[in-house]
Amino acid sequence: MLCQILWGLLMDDSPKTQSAGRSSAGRRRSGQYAGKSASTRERERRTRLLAAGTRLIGRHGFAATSIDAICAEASLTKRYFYQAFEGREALLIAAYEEANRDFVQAIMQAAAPHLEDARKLVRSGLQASFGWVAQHPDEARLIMLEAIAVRGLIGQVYGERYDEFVSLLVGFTKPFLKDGGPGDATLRVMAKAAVGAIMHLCQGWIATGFRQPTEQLVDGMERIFSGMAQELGVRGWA
Amino acid sequence: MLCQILWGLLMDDSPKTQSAGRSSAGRRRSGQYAGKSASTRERERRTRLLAAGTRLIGRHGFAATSIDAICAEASLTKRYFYQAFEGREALLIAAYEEANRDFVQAIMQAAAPHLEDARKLVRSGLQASFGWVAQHPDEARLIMLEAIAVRGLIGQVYGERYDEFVSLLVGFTKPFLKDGGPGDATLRVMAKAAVGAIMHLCQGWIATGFRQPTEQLVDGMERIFSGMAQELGVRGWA
DNA sequence: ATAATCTGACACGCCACTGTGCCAGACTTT
DNA sequence: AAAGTCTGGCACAGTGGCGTGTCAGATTAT
Repeated sequence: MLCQILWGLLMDDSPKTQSAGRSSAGRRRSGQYAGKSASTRERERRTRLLAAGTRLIGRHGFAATSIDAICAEASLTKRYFYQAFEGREALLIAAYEEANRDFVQAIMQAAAPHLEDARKLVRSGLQASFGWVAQHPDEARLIMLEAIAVRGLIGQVYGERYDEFVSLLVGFTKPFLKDGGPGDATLRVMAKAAVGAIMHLCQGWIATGFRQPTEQLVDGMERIFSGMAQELGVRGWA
Repeated sequence: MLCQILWGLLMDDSPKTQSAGRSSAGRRRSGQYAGKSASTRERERRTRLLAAGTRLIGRHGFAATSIDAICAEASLTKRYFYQAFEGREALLIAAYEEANRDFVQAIMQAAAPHLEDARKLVRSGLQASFGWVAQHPDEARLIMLEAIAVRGLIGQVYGERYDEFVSLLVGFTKPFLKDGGPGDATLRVMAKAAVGAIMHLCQGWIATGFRQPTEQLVDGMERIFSGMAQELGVRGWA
């Protein structure tokens, strides 16, 4: 069960959200153009728009990013935008999904080698988290600041999407607990709170121009996880 | 030192941000109208606009709230809006300041009677936090979701404004520590993280319609604080 | 009473963005 | 070569909010 979730997060078997692309259903044409099939071209354009949108939103904010600007940044015209996305918010959501997947994958990859050693697991995970943010400031700003206020997205994220990540954290720690620890509800709240702590630190870090050294952030969060481990009575921690 | 900050937060000696109100400098008039002085009327209008803005932003989001709508909600005309605020964002910032002050005060008032007993202090503070959110959904949504993406505000908040609250938390815990505990930098990071954990839980709580019972949230956060206390070696905790 | 101010309502020009339509030229198939 | 499709650029009307201006009626001081 736990392995399935982990595998899913690592392998990116997401549904390749391409729903908005209306297949252009040409009748007697194979759709080849410039040596590429129609679907390939569509996908490439979508990718370029997504990258351009992420860059602009991350840099100037969602409110200040118009569809025209995104198209200019991607060197494409509005026609292709509406071919790939329902509207501005749809692009934001897609960009969120992609960046978030990348973020989680970075953490997973860093943590995967240390599944046996809880201490190393925590530290590597934290370093990967803050490291990713520093290396992807635009994406980080998008998923940690800009996407927060989007109604439809935020409900989903906090309600459902999140659950797999929380389940993963709970799944990681539960085997280490003596008598099963507190109830699942409390455990899940603690996991969410831990994620929130990291995200909040990242928000402040981003908003103040990454001035604080990464080490301080990692150290602080490590001590909080350490405290949680003690509180929960994780085997072989104290 | 600590007392000064606490007192400041409790007593609301804030600068009564009224900078935007241009005194109308009538020459030969006392400014009485409808039995009230000019400045009183101005303040009342500002208050009504602020309340209307908070309500609308909290309910429909900042992006969906126009100046016209705010004026309609407040039963005032645009003229008065621009008399009181520079623009839409200025109102949001003012609303944020006010709501946040109210939030912090609620926590302080609940925690104040238990300054000696760390356990009670934590629990009462947490109950007050989540309680305030549940009782002020519009204000909570504004300060926890809508205001996050506003550039000017967010930099200030995370960079400076925040520091007094963090200092307060650090000041609360430091006397309880044995050998001074970790460095101040780490301590501050931990305090910020704790605040972030609470805010994140609130965000999720708001976004999913307050479905989860308050008790679960309080319990989970209490255990995290408990872990931090153990980790830091707070006197008389374990 | 008269002049001066304040109030609330409306109207206007302005601007930026949206979403769609059109078209000439590049490219591919038959 | 001819017919058909794809591309990218532009133009257009429509929309909605913004910020300012005007003005009659209410209220107050002289």
